Formats: sequence, structure tokens, C-alpha cells
Amino acid sequence: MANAVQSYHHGDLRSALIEAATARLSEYGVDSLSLRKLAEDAGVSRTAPYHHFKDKSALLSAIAAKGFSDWHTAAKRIFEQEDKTPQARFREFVHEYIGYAADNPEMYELMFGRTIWQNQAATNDLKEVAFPCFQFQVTMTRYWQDKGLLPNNQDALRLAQVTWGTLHGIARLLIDGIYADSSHIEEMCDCAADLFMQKQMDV
Amino acid sequence: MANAVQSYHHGDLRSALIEAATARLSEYGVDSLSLRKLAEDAGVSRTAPYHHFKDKSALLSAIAAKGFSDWHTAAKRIFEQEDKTPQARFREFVHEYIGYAADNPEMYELMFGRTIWQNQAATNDLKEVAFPCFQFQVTMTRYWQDKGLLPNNQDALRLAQVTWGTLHGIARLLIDGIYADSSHIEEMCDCAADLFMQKQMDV
DNA sequence: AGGGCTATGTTGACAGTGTCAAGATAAAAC
DNA sequence: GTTTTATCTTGACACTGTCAACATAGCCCT
Repeated sequence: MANAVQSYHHGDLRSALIEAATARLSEYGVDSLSLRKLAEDAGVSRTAPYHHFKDKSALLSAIAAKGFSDWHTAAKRIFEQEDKTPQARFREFVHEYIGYAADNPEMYELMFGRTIWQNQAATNDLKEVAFPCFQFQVTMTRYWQDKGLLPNNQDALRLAQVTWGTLHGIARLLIDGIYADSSHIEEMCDCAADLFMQKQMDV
Repeated sequence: MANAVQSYHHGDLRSALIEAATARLSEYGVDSLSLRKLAEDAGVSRTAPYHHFKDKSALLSAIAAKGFSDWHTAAKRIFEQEDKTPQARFREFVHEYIGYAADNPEMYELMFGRTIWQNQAATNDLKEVAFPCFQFQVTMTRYWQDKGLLPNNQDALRLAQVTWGTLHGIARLLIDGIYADSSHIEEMCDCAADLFMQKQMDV
């Protein structure tokens, strides 16, 4: 459709598939992603994608990887604003995380859904992008501990798991519409931020 | 198979389906649950289940409802142990929640998965069981606030959402094997509990 | 007791799905 | 210019949820 001449070889099917998938994802949701439809979108036969991805999960992983890398960039940007106080950045980080999830629910669902993680299905490509993303969370956690924002008597790794877990849990409850709805996002974020920075607030 | 005589009418197909589904769930996972297989397990034709459940999601909701009611019972039991201090009960609650999720990952996945919640698919039966479950979390939160365990300057509802969110998030990261594995369960629980009870600990 | 209503079962069918195997084509490598 | 290799194709298979149409049997009512 894009190219006038439909040659036998697509040219850049891999990118085209990811592009089509990303578009379809945000519009129709992760459940409506089918390899066959994506192939059709790209103007190619059903099984062509298998020459570029081991299976459906591998394609999804590639899309999710983009999501992780985007978030990693965003997180760095927030963390490195040197004109703001650590507290302000921490609070902004919380709001941005939940905001990202709320604004891109289907992408978030894909990134953290079990589809691409279960049964050691996670691609190496995915791990290579997602892992540094968590590493950065640990780095930030350690920094916030040093600044006295987060409790210093906790292992940074453990604390990073718990803080990420909190944001993740809130995001999921919101996205799935369980016990929380989007009208309370800001309040929930502030509540979570306050909770983490309890000590700081009381002083 | 169970009954010698296979009469035309099953007798209690609804229960049999739920039973078969629950068994299959914990063994093979939520993704392997198919109406057709369940029907076969119950010794009945493919479409028989449709006389007892509107669709697949309704059947899954019925199973999840059992999970919520079980957890509600467990939570009450933990909370009402009057021989233990509030702190001890809170800590136990955290461990039990994560423990339940880790021990019944597929059930947990079903209970909080998007399958049964998205698109207003949630059955009334499900809501009627799940909602009180959250209400109880609010009740407990308010109690813990009164006891000075949790910050008093936060709205109980919001705080309940955040605490549940934290447990939920940790549970999901664990189950999906993202950034956390089961060897760190106890430490993560303690870290989360400490975080919530910060003020208490410092005094 | 007999007749009809209704709950509950049945088979047939349809439109999907992911994925494998075998063959066709074009581009790149030698 | 020939051969290898990457890419794309059709055909097929075993699944899935769900609808429509029909069969059976238990229950209620006269």
C-alpha cells in the first residue's frame, strides 16, 4: 500500500511489522494483535513474519523493548534535572511513571504482561533493554537513600524492588480498573510518594 | 467417568466445570484453560457450558470469585488474632498476601488478570465478592492508622489503594519473574512492611 | 396421568488463531 | 553465470470461542 510497486521481497518487513503492531496495539489493544492481521497490514502473507521473528512472542518482545527503552530515557531525563530538588524529582518520577502507564495502557500491559515473560520466553534483546531499566531504578534508589529521602537501613536492591513494585501495582490496578479509577491518579501518586518519604516529611 | 451411568443430564454441571477448571488451572495455568477441554473433563459436549455461563469469561469469573472469598477469609483470620500485636499482624498480613500469590500463581493471575476485569466484563457475582475484599483492606488500614502503625495524615481509602498496590505489584513482579525471584520473597516482604511502618520503627 | 414448558444437553458450522512443511522467487556471493 | 541464501508464498493442521438448530428429559399444571 505504501509502495507503489509491490515487489516480491518487502524490503524492510521487520520494521514494518513492528510499526504496524505498535499502531494496532495502542488503538485496539494487545489482545487484538494477531500475526495474520499484522502480516496483512504489511501487505504480506501470513507466514512471512516467521522469517523475522521466531514466534509471536518474539515480535511482541521487540515492541516491548522499545517501550522499556523509551521509559528508560524518560526516567533519566527526570532524574537528571539538576535545577530541581531530589524530593521534587522523586515526586515527579512517581507521577510520570503512573502517568506513562495510564497514558499507554496497552503498551504497559504488553511490557509487563506475562505473555513475553513467562516460561523463559523473554528474548535476549528484551532482557538487554529491560534489565538496565531496572538497574537504573536501583541507582536512583541509592541516590535517594543518600539524600535521606528513602530509608537508609534497607538494602538498595530490595528497596528498589519494593518501590518499583508499588508503582507497578498501582499502575496495574488502575489499568485493569480494579479498586481504583483514573480520577484518583494524582492523589494516589502523592500518597505513595508521601509514604516513601515519611521520615523526610516529619522532620 | 466418575458416575457409572452417563445420563443425558449431568446433574450438577456448573459445579463440575468449576471444579475441573480449578484443578486444571493450578496444574497447567490459566492460558491452557479452554472451554472445550473443560467440557471434555466433565464428560460433556463442547457447548454445554454455555447453558451455565454466558461465556468463557463468566466461568473464569466464577473461579476467581472463589479465590477472592478464600483470601477474604484468610485476611480476616490474620487480622483478628487478638493475641498478637498489631505490628505482628500487619507483618504477617504482608507475608501471607505475597505467600498466597506465590503459592497460587495461576489463581492469582486469574483473579487480577485483565481477562475478567477488562471491558466491564466483570460479573456481578465477581464484584460482589471482590469488592468487600477491598473494603476490608480499607477497614484494616484505618485500624492500623489508629494504632499509629500507618501514617495518620493520609486518607484511609487512598492509603489502602497504595498498600494493596504495593503488595499487588510485588506479587506480580514475582509471579512474572520480572526483576525479582522467589528466593527473595521474605526479604522483600520485610522491606515493604518496614517501609510502611517507618515512623513506628524510628520511635 | 397426560401434555406442554423449560432447563439442559447434543451435533454442525463458522471464523478466527499460531505454526509447521514444502515450494517459489529474487538478491547476494562466489 | 552459477550457486547459495534470505525472503516470501500457498497448503495444511490442530486448536480456539461461539452461534444456530435440534434432542432429551425432568418439572409443573390441569
